[in-house]
Amino acid sequence: MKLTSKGRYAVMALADLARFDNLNPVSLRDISLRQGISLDYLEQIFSKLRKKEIVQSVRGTQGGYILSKKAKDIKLTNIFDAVDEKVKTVQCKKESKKGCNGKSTKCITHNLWDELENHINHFFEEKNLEDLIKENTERRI
Amino acid sequence: MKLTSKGRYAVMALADLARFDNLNPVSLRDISLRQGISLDYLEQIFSKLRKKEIVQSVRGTQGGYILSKKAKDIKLTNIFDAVDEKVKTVQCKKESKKGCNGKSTKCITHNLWDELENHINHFFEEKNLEDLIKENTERRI
DNA sequence: TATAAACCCGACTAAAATAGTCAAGTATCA
DNA sequence: TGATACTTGACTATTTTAGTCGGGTTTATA
Ligand code: FES
Ligand code: FES
Repeated sequence: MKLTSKGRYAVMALADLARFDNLNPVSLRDISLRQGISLDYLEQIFSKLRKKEIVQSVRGTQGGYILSKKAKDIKLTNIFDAVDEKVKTVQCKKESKKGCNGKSTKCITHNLWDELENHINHFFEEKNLEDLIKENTERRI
Repeated sequence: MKLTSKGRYAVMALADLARFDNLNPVSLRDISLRQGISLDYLEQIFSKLRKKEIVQSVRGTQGGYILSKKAKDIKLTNIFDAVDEKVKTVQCKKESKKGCNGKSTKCITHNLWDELENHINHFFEEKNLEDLIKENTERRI
């Protein structure tokens, strides 16, 4: 059960952006350098973030990205959703009445995993970008 | 971020075992049939569970496995630990002072992921096998 | 005492997912 | 007009997962 780089990078990059976009757009090259993330990979990620309107792009020289909303209004849920980082604990299709074992009822652990999924998603629902950068600047990291 | 089959199967199989081991050991063949899990794969999983003393084996005809402890005393944490299903959210080595970006300080999201890890582990720490089968027999699944 | 049921063990492999890379563009500013 | 930076889609290498396979050993029971 692990977090993928895509999800981790998306949050890292946005946290970086939230900190530096006060005046000008921030280029991916800068983020790449500061956070140590491959530029090409960042481009893929930001393409998704833009489509979900989490960031806006500014093309041309001195271009880059800026947040579309206030940091406070960007929840981790939104970010993960944008980059398709899903929390998946059950094996069956949720809508279906069938179980993961192919039988006609849900398996004995189904409800457990469903609870787990809610538990995790709750965390993402509660945290937003502002929380994240606040915590960090307090600790001077 | 998803749960692997290994972890899911381990819990499924033990839940099955907890329900049926009242008198006699339960064979993996039975579990395999009831839960729809590959027999060979179950053997790998039970080998680990046995080494961590979650189950005991009974060899020979009519053999199988029984729980080593009461269902109540087997937490999900113990099960996941036994089969090496780890919750991994940070990318860096925790002990090291270095960050995941190769720099000398932890990255801006490190604390967040650490919190997340604790949040998830807390769930596994709270649930035990007995809870699991109770819930299910109540609902008559 | 032969047989079959079941555990035991290690090596191997196919498939899927992840984490990128690469190439060829377009927009904009100085 | 050059440099910077976003845009897009395809491609690929690596890693992880989820098994499979082939050989054991132990033990109840017919
Ligand atoms: S996880 Fe949904 S039925 Fe098993
Ligand atoms: S996850 Fe630990 S430093 Fe980035």
